[in-house]
Amino acid sequence: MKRDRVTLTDVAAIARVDRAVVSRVINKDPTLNIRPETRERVLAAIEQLGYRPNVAARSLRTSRAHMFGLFIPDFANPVYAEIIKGAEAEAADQGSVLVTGSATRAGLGEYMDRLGQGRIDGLLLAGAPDEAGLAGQLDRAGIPWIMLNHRGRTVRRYVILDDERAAALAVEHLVRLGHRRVAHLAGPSGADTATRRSAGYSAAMRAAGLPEGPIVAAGYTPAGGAAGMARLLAAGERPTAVFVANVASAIGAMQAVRSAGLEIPRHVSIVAVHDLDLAGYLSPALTTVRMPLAELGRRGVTLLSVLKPDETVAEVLDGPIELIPRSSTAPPPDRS
Amino acid sequence: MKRDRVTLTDVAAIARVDRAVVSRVINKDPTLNIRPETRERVLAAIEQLGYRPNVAARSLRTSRAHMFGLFIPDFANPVYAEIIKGAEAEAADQGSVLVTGSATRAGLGEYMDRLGQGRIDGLLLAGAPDEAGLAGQLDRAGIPWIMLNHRGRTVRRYVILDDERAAALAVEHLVRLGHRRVAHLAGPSGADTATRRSAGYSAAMRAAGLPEGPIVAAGYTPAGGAAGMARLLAAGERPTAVFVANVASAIGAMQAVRSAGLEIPRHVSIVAVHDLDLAGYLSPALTTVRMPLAELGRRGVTLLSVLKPDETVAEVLDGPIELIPRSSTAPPPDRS
DNA sequence: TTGTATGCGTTATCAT
DNA sequence: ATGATAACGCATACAA
Repeated sequence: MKRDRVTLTDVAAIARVDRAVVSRVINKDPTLNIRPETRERVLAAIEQLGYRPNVAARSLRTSRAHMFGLFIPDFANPVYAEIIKGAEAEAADQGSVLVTGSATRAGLGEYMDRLGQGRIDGLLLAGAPDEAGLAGQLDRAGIPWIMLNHRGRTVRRYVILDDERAAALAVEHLVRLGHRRVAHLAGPSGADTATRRSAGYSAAMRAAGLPEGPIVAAGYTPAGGAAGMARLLAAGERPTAVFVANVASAIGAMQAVRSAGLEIPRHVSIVAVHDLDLAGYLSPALTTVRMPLAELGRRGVTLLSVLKPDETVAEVLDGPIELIPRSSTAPPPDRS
Repeated sequence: MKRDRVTLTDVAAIARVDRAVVSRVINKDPTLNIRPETRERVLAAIEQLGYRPNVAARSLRTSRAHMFGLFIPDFANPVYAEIIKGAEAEAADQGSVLVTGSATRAGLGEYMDRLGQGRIDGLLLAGAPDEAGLAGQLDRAGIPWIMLNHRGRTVRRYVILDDERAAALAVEHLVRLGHRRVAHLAGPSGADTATRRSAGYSAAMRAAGLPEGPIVAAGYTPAGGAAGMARLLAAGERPTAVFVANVASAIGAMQAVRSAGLEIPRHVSIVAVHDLDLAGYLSPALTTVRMPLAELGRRGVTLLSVLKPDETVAEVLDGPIELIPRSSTAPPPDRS
């Protein structure tokens, strides 16, 4: 078993050629004019030795890492799993690899330190990392970066999803079923996605000629959803349907409905954003709006590799958004 | 804004010192005898320029990447999310970073090609990648590797969890509640974890002096769990409790119970392996056995960095395993 | 059609 | 207590 790693020089020796030739064969240099026979010898030698280029040397020479970074808040959140999948696929298409880090352990700053200089060609920031001094730090390091699913307050370097349209789809679904009192459990007031979903809700209600039902801030957690739904149910005129800002919150909301002795969807219909696997496993199965999360990740990597250093980007991803009807929505109880 | 990246030479120039000195200061070379005043100058220069070592150059020189790889089947599976968290934390403790790849897009072979040579110091293999020629390929590349949660058929290079004990905990919980007819929905016959959980079930039943209830292979999917549970319920003497090999399968099993017009836990108790967040959101909330998944990831990285090249490892991780009681288990219906 | 020379940024050995 | 130098493996401009 070969212990020493094989280098270009080894391959060149076996192929009776210079290292430069091997290098140009590997990199498919179009200006290389080589006779087929020689190329064969090179390829054979590569195969025989099982040669694979040393990325450190290559990267040092070309100052390209062929690696993209993706920083997320938490691996356990299935929303990010989808984004990762897309980003990984696009990176692979470019012959690059994706290194993902999470804020579970420490902040972005410490992560960047561990990464060092020159390890990645660009960084995707999903969720909402602490923005303070972020742009500066990354720019000083000369690393292209883009925020995913979150608009920066100061910098225009992001791609987001069309949350307004997603919210509209949800509301329209409820309206089509006959609901007229549609309430909204909103996400955390700080979150950019939450703001956009709420805006979409309001716009859709207006478009349908309906009065905005109560809007209650519920956060993105089951506990928040439960508390929010409890308030909604205690209100004077109980809504017959609720648009919830995300699935986690909807889970809590559903529990609150049950606790109140009511049934879903018989007394209250519920629809939430993001079509996670989990949604299908709840009982009743949760009606959701599917967002192109994988496409978001994919687009991020693409932009990273085509963007000029100082170019800005403020893009609303144009991907398929669709309503996935399940068992948590139905026509309202007729009490007329 | 500085555009050119700053190198050791720049720092040395500002500090009026040689590059070698800066390097040794950074790496805390104990043999370096430097006067405090000089060290201060160096540190100040580093700070002033915002210098960060170039990993490519360093890695080329030292042939250490300060990066570990983790290959998993799918990011969407929360089990791997936990493993990733642990592995990332341990890597961080070592000043390294973790690059995770998934089989979503392609196999391990193609992933290794994209990784190239010298990018990682070691590779963790979670789940069960195609084992054919795997060991050979990695060994030839000189990359230390370890399988996580899966015993290799031929090679002894793995760390697994104590699935037998987990199964025993689950069964003991049911027996303590008074159940005597405890069935088992097993995982896929090929999966190593499934085998161990089944063995644990059998041993625990024997230890309790109870006859092995029916054992049905159900796979690790909701569909499999539903089908398996349907068979269990159709059998002559219906079990009062079922130990299910994983949560996904349990979800299907729960649906099958409801479809049969029965209630959980009134007619059938259910307990499954792995305490995923999801378990708490089901209704009824699922009783589970928590396994130290994060510890598994952490241990993997540790072993990777201490193992000698040709050393083998066959370890059952000694971490906390505990039963998390929720609402899916209760005493059996008394029909005596 | 193929070979030569140089430098990427760092670490480590040896001088001074 | 600090400086000079070589080498890691590769890509590329240029020479032959």
